[in-house]
Amino acid sequence: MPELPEVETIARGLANAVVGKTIDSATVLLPRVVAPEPDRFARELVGDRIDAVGRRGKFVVLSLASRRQLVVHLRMTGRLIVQGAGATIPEPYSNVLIRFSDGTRLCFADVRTFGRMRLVEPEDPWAAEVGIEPLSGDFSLERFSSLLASRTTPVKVFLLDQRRIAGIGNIYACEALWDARIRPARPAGSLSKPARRRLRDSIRDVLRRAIDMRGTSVDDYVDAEGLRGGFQNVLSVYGRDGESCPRCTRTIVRTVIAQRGTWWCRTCQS
DNA sequence: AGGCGTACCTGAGGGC
DNA sequence: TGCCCTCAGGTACGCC
Repeated sequence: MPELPEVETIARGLANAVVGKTIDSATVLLPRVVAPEPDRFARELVGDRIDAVGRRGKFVVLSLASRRQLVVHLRMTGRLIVQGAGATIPEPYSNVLIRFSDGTRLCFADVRTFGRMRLVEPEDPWAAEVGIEPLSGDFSLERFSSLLASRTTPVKVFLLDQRRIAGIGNIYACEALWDARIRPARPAGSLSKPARRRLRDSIRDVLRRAIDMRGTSVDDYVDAEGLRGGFQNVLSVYGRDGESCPRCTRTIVRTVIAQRGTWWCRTCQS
């Protein structure tokens, strides 16, 4: 489900809703989605306080007063939903419930149960393997070029590799490649300098515009308040096979690259 | 090292 | 109506 813009939107909503709140209790309804093991997970959280909520790649990071972090990956269909004190029924498919001392609660829900929630110690280097943040100042043309150098994998597969650049998923990979007029199957290392510059700029532009519109709700994505995003209304190619390319009017196609649906224009992406 | 296929899950939607 | 197939915003793992 969520890629960088959706995770950013969720994190901002959560920051508004839960920062400063103290955890009264935690209930694990599906043991395999948490770490450490459920009893310890629940016990350790009690009495701790949410100090901040942020994002790293596609991870939502809740920083606790104990300096530990609650690190959440939503995978395909995970949701983090805050409910008011009056709520009686948890968000459907809830796997973890975290209750706060003011009566509100945070539901970690996931139909497909791929999402994970991990309580990590202050010194845990979990983010070391996560790639560069594409919206940070570090994501320069030079840095992007060195990451791409000599890679033979299709540039679209490269964009999805979270160890290189963090936060891009299938929707924004397709959209950024279309915006930069680059064919998704091109070997990553084969891009000219102008193409690399276009792609870097397109990645940043597409992600920023999507954040401004609170993400893309193709199917079931909602933010922490349960609200849908708006970027699905302005997608150029994703999911639009058979429709007309917004730039050249030729027909958008869907092909498969690395087992993932890939939408692009054969005419203006080369 | 890196690239590829498969596994993990449930539900929605299309074809027949 | 219902059955069967494919597909889905993601990553981890094992194999070559």
